[in-house]
Amino acid sequence: MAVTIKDVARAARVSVASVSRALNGHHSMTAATRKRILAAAKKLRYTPHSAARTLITRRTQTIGALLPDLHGEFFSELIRGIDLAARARGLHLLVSSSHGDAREAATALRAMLGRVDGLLLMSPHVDAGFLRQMRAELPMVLMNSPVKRARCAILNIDNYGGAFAMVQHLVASGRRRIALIGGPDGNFDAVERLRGYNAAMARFAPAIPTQVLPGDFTEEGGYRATGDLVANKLRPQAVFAANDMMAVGCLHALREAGVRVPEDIAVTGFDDVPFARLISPALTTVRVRIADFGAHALERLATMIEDTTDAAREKHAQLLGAELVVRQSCGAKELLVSSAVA
Amino acid sequence: MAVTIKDVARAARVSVASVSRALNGHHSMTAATRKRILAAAKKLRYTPHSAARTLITRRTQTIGALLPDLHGEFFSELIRGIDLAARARGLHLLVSSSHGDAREAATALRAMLGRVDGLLLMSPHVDAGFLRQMRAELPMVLMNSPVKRARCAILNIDNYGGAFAMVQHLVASGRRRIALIGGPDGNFDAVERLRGYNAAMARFAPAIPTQVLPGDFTEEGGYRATGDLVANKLRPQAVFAANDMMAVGCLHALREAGVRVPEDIAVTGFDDVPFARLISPALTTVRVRIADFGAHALERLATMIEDTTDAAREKHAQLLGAELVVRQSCGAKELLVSSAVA
DNA sequence: CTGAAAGCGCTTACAG
DNA sequence: CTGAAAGCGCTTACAG
Repeated sequence: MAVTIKDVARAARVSVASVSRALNGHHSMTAATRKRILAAAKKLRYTPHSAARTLITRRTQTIGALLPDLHGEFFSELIRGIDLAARARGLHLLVSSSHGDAREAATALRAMLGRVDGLLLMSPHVDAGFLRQMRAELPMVLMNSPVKRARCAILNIDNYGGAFAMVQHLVASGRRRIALIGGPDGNFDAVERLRGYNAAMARFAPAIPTQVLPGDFTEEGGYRATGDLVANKLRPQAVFAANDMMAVGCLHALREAGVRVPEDIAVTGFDDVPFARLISPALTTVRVRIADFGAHALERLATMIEDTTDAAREKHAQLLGAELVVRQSCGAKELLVSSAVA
Repeated sequence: MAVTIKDVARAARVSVASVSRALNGHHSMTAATRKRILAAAKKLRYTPHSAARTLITRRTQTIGALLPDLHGEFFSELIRGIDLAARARGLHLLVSSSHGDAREAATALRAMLGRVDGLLLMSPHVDAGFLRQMRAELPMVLMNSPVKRARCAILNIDNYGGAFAMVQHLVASGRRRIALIGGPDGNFDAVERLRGYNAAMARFAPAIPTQVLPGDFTEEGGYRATGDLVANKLRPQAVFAANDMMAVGCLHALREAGVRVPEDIAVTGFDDVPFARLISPALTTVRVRIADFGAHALERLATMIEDTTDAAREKHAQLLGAELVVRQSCGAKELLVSSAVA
């Protein structure tokens, strides 16, 4: 990192201003000088000092991603998608993950200020109040956030549409009494999936009462909820677990109770985690294209950064599609249906 | 970001030099001035401009992580561990993942130069030649790398010890004819696991010939290898798949062939991916503490950055322990054994 | 087309 | 203990 723009200028016998212009592709210069400068830069293996450039251009060429403490596959896919899209645009990626509470998230966010040109924000702690307090002038994209009408863009997964499609599918394959094992209170994904379930039930099985069991997104929670179901002989024709882990717990409980899946009852999940197709019976579930989700969010942020005017009207919320993945656990023929496309 | 050190100086009626000293905790100043300065900074919500600071201190307070295209759980755990350790030290984390080839990795690395104080490098493309070409003066920690005697620190997972412990366990529980389904050619993890298998067989079952089947770390590969085994009636007492995915394929193939696990044959894996305990029979495997691996690597890098002299003698390779996780698929009683500790 | 100069926001010897 | 000044490496009006 010892070679600076001065060295290049000296080698090419021009001013540093000309070196800067040549390297940044300004056109007002003779082809000969430009060539000489570029050659000198190459020969000296010159790399501009990014801090110096940032200091004057006010651009870091870096975007920040503030992420919650996510479980495996989802998190890695998300970063992969973001990273791919960022690299394609020549942007760097500063990440910060696992924030237990709002204070930690705020600290992490503040630490990023000045180091990034924009922010991808995904955190259960990021709500309207949080954002108001931050009052950062930075372009931001909220991912999977419950916040409405924020001053920044929002990109959500279509949890509602995915759950809706699942219920529709179950009804179409002959199951009308469908119970839902819900997610944790206040969890945005859980709330949206519940909304989708309720809406689809009202639409496709209006005569049937809905049946919602409390859950918490853990295997144990799915096991417990199903145990209650079996004990009370409230046997629905299908159990829709709001995520795959709970569906696994549900399957265990049913096996112990001697209830056959899918003959006696259908079981479905949400997420399509890697093991969903490995367990038996293979799990019917809803898949989210997570890498696309990340890439999409980055594209949107990049657009906001580049074009302030365009960004202004981009501030409505967008949804990213989820698709039904039909396997053995629901007893229907396999097929794959998109719920929506962003 | 509009408020600068000048504004604080003006508000506190001192020079910018004094503001800088107060904020950086220099001691040569009266408590009164310091207090006045700190109060002014707080009131104005002053945050030092990191680029300006970097330009002069030559420190970015950021470390870079160059990672391969990893599968889910491993990658996310790794980043989680790195991020946690980095945050504890007030360091930022710049990540770049999924590099298909050596050229992409080189480009990514070069792009990070000047933006980071040190580098965590984990990539199948990072070999001795690659490093020589880079000749970066940056502190680096190679993670899970086959490179020997590099000028930088190396931190590896104890694949050898884990595989060794697995074979030892199988022999101890009465299985002597143990076949290994290997990983892809040239894969460092695979090579080390094979070494561990060979060494343990030589040690604990010296009279028994080793039996290594080609594999590729995919479920399909495990299925194929096991198919050959069954077709040729070369029935060992145990199959040790070099990763969990292949063990899953192996279990499928055995089920199809009507071979019972663990009664007729033991099956074990490596990695302890989340579904390992969910399939049936639950898989005996080797677990690696991935988050610790990441945190450890970061600590080591931070030490190198802070203390150049100490770093010099830290350059030997270190191993991070793997532990045996015994479940149903090997037919032994459950227990958990550490293979080694870093 | 090209250069001299100012300035981005900081830190740090150097004086006093 | 405190300040004036130089300088980190770049970019960009402003002249010519």
